[in-house]
Amino acid sequence: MIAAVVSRSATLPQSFYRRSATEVARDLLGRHLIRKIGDRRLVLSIVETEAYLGVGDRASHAWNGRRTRRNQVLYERGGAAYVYLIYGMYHCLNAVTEGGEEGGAVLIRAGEPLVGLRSMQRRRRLARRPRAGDVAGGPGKLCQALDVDLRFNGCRLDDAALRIARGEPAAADRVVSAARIGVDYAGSAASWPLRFALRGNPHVSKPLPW
DNA sequence: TCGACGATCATCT
DNA sequence: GATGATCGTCGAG
Repeated sequence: MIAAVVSRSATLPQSFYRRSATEVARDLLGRHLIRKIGDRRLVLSIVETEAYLGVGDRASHAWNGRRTRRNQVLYERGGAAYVYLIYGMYHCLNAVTEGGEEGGAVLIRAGEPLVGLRSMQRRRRLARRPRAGDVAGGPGKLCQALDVDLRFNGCRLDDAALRIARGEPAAADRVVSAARIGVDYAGSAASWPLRFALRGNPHVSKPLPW
């Protein structure tokens, strides 16, 4: 029993991320995102992700090889966190993938609270009985619940303060895919089925087509 | 329950 | 000067 718990909390190695963004996006479902604040621990099970393929993906911040101060982390080796501010008030957390040339990353869009629910509710300024998805059902909500902001940009995801652990990896038949959210500007790339979620999970950011 | 809308600012052009 | 990988609120039905 203890061995099982240890196994679930074992940090994913950096090699986990040195694969295509699409592979990593699927494989991150069911993994545990663990945030340590002081001696408190917050744990989410990842239930929704999106792959951004990098230089060849119009929806990606690395589209066409663009390099800016904001996105430079995308060109580091896989395994780092890419965090950016969106709409002036929310943050988005990504895992950088592959080896550093491609600019690929995986946006962590939603999580199911496992440990520290009350603390997350407080950070989200929620009432006593939140509905599924209120706490971390969206990239901005997730970062707010876990107190993730620009401080973590460039940090590796095996850091004590923010890491991703083995968790309960999802079986292939429990994973559904759909077009990504909020990338209408990206032409044909907008319809690529690079959004992944656990089938039927109520904590996702927006309903899936099935 | 749903669609429209505006907040707000680091970063980019 | 413009923009955005979002979210909460508000009004209509």
